[in-house]
Amino acid sequence: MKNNIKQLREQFDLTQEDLAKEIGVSRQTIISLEKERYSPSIILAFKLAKLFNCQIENIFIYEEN
Amino acid sequence: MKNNIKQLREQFDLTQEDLAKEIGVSRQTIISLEKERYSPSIILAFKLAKLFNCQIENIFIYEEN
DNA sequence: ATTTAACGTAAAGTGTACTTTACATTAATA
DNA sequence: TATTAATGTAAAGTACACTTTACGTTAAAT
Repeated sequence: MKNNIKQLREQFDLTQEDLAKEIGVSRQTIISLEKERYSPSIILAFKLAKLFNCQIENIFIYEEN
Repeated sequence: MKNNIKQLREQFDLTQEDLAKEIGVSRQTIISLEKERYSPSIILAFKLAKLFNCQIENIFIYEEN
């Protein structure tokens, strides 16, 4: 599961901590997501999509298998 | 988190077990999702979207708070 | 040279998505 | 009425998303 969180976050001029607070998760969660250490819950994906004003599919790129 | 899984599954003429096998989860997972007992991982959401040939946002309806 | 903001790592703990097993219920069909 | 397919419930276990804490690194600003 790839994602554009870092680029989007920078486009919106947010620090990792800003973003974490905006969507109500820890900074660690943002770091781990940007480093693609795990894929998020769908709830977190929806929160990011809402904040970045786009579709989940524009943030996360699903790779089969 | 609401969803249309049951309706979509029936449109595609699949049993819960069929659907479970198609996307590689247990039947219990399908039951729990249809009963909206929990919200899925984004990976599961992507698998469903692919199978049903639509966007995640067309299957799952995010309600804030 | 020191401080500070932003980013990063590591590791242990908690909550929850998902599995597994076993059994109950309903409706259709022989 | 007995069988079978599909759906459901309950409960214990496993995997992993996410938190918390504590500390390290880098670059910019004072």
